[in-house]
Amino acid sequence: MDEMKSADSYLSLAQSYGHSFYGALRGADPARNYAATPSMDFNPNSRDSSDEQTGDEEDSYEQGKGSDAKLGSKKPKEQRSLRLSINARERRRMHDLNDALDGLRSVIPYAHSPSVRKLSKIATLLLAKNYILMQAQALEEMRRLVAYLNQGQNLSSNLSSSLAPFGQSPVYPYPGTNVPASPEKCTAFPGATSSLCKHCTDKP
DNA sequence: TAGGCCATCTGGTCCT
DNA sequence: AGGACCAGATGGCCTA
Repeated sequence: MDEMKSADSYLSLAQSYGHSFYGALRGADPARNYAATPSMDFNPNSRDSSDEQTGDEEDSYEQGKGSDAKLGSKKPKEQRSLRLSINARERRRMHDLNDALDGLRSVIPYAHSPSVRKLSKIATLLLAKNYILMQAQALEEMRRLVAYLNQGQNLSSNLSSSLAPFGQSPVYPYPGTNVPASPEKCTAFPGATSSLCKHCTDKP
């Protein structure tokens, strides 16, 4: 039952990455976002304009000492200019990557709040992966349920009236499992049914 | 203070 | 040749 394990692990990530996930009421760390190193004057509020003129003027790149193969045949000034350009491109690329991660964070369910620290990169990816697996499993459950209901409709009315309740039928969509029949909505994850959700099933 | 997380720089590699 | 992508190194910030 890898799927169930995945659904569980989706939720148990909160334990693995506890301080980053649902707790840590210490507030986001705005100063950290795209924070420039002391050697730079990168301005997080003006990303586009800053890309081509960060504080590399006094960065660690030593003029004339660059060993970059691409820079080897250029004059020191050109080398430095090219190096700055490459740095800016890489910075922009990483910012785009972080934007994408922010987009991912915005669509996976966890406590979005200014008072809760945002997910780390690795936590975001792991949570997203497990959320996808959980959603796929929920979809499969719904498909089975629909198939089950359709099958019931095709039977005669007296036969259908004698069908066991969902979850106790021999054709219950979870062969080999005894998942409780509770297709009601999950309170934590609206896309899922509560039988998939540890958050719900653990409730007293 | 150690460890986690992050942003940035850098050089290498691959692709167009 | 130039750009994209990647991984290693480095240093800063924050938390337990």
